[in-house]
Amino acid sequence: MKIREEYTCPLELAHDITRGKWKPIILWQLRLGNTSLTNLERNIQSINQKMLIEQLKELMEFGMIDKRVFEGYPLKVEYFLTDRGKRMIEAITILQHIGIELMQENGMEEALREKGFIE
Amino acid sequence: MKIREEYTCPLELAHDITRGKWKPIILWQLRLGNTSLTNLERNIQSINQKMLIEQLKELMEFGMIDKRVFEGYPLKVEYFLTDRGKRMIEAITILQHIGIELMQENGMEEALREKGFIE
DNA sequence: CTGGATCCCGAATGATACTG
DNA sequence: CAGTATCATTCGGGATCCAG
Repeated sequence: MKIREEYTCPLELAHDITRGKWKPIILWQLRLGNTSLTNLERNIQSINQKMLIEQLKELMEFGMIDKRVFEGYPLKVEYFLTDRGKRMIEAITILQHIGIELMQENGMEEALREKGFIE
Repeated sequence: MKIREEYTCPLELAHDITRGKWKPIILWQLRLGNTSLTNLERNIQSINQKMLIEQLKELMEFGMIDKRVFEGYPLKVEYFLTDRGKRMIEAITILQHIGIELMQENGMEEALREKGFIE
């Protein structure tokens, strides 16, 4: 993840941090509470474990999420949003609305209906 | 700008559209009202005209901004936010707050003060 | 064996420099 | 100031490793 050195506004720093292909959807999946790697992998279309771990690590570096590692067997790790991550969710919620609107405009209502985003 | 075909949520579509290095800051600069290309170029650190035009075109394709071309001399073009772009600004405002917070945590208050973001 | 994590590498994409 | 070449970064596949 590349962070620029020259910037006009702090928003660019926040943007650099959340700019990857998978970061917003990962945060979004975490909005409902703690969850495991496997769970995330199941719930995010087309992602693979490697990508997931990479992105989670980067999100952790900037305090958007955190993880809890449980001792003993079976091995268990849970990821969850920090307060900052929760504030990020507010921004992502707006993206969600805009995305739905864009899809409706482009005749993709069918896809939206299938996944239960409308109706 | 690459738009994925497989997605879990509409938010990913909105994210794909605003993911470029320059898009959020361009929208942000437009938040205060109509402005010209030259003005944008002046107000955004390290951007060049080519990038700017490219990004503006893409933002226009997805209805985030629009432009108005004035007839006659001198030649004049103004860019401005659409309603969708204005909703996007709400998300970017959250990024701005998070960015300021991140910079404060990392001892970059000086930079913030210089540009008038704090104090 | 299972779940989590790392490494390497080629391909795709994005950003900037160059050039006429 | 548009088109193209170049350089940098991100993404994805697959092998591999570690610990219980």
